[in-house]
Amino acid sequence: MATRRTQALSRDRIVAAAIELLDAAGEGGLTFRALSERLATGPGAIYWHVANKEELLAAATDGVVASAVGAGIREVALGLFTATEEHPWLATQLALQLSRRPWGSVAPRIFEAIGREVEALGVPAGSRFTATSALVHYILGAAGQNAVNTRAPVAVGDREEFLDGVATAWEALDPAEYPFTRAVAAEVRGHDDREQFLGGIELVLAGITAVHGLAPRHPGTGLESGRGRNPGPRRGAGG
Amino acid sequence: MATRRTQALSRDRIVAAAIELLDAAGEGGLTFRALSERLATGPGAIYWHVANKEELLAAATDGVVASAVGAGIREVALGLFTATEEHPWLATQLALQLSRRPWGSVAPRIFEAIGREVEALGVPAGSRFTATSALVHYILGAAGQNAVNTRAPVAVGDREEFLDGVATAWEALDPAEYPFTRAVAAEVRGHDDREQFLGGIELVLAGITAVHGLAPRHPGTGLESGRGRNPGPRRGAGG
DNA sequence: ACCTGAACACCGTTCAAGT
DNA sequence: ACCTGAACACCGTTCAAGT
Repeated sequence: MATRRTQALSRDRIVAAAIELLDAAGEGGLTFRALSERLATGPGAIYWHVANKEELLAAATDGVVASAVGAGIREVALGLFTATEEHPWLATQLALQLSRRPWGSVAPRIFEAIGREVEALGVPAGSRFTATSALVHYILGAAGQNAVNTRAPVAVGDREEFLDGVATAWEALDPAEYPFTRAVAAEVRGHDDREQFLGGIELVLAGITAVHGLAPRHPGTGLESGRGRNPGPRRGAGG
Repeated sequence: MATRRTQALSRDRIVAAAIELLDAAGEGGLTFRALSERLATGPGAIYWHVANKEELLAAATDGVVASAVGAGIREVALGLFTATEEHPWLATQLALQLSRRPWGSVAPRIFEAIGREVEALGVPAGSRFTATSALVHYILGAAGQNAVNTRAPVAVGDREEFLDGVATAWEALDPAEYPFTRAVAAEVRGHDDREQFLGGIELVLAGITAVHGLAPRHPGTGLESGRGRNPGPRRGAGG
């Protein structure tokens, strides 16, 4: 596994190695010493290609996001969701990069993909920013929750154990103070993260279409369709 | 304000000092050495009351959240939002605590307040977990975005400058690849974070009521002034 | 231009020793 | 029980010196 120094050092090779280290050992596993050992060089050499650790983490995050994000809104969302499963450290970094470096390439990439879909949905121009932001915020918040443990990669069994631990802790809460949380605690145990995540997306989309009197689009993602009330004033779906 | 050692060390005093350090100098400002200096003791003494830095950050986060969270859904959301303005480090910590320590007291506190409101809204029992999670995820994602810079406290002028920088960066993006992001870039500049945040909450709530065929509830919280009572009538879709 | 690796100024955490 | 503070095993980052 020790890489031979057949190639010269490059930013791309450094970022790739950083992603490998993060995947293998979590955020704590990425150090300049471990990185330089893996690249068969000294810690100082990395600084020729990368300004500092913050930039390195930004580049690693962007690298994963770039290859994970698809075209439509559900592809973007699911892509990010799946990516946080494969790279548990990504969730924290997503939140960090988006809030600390919105001028970077991660934020526009996500924003653009979601925004186009919002536009295609027929949301009027003046409301697109708010609607897109709401979706992006939901996706980021949910992706963040999806990261079970950013210290180390998690096996499937660990995940079940983790959820069981959460459910048990919630069930042990004070009944007087936490009636609701106790009531839903059992649902934590077996719930499907992906399904719940997609359900949330449909909820936000339903809100966007309802508020603007648009015809709800339904992708057939397994969520029961909202029947009943007709949502507000009709307005041409637009061209 | 160097604290004289009039009182004995205690967990509460340590956590309070940690919050002060975080507020004053951001996440980087909280070190056991700086903390022990402020408390007029040695770094080792802190470990008698607190297991490690992770637990200290969890306690600091919980302390702020506990005093920020109100009763209703909009009080909870606005409370968290305002708290992240006053304590910029909180946004990152919220995301971290919720994803890494959902068995802690931060997660149930937020979950409970939102969940009760979802219940009161008339959402059927089987859908409450999903609806509550969607709201919590949105709130956390949005609160995370609200943290402009977790390194140091931000003045009002800095915030405008920051938003202007983001807008400028977005306007400089490739027109072929980022048409949507470029189109909304100008809106970044002057936008009201709080208004946009509350608008997102209404969007998600509208989705929840629409999907379940419930009558949308009127918010009753003024969007323009955070603390003022007596909201004006809202535009948009009505029943 | 690119890389080396020792050195600097820090960290979180521990622990024998004190009161 | 509670506190002290030196010591340990690390960090990210720098920089004179090499190629």
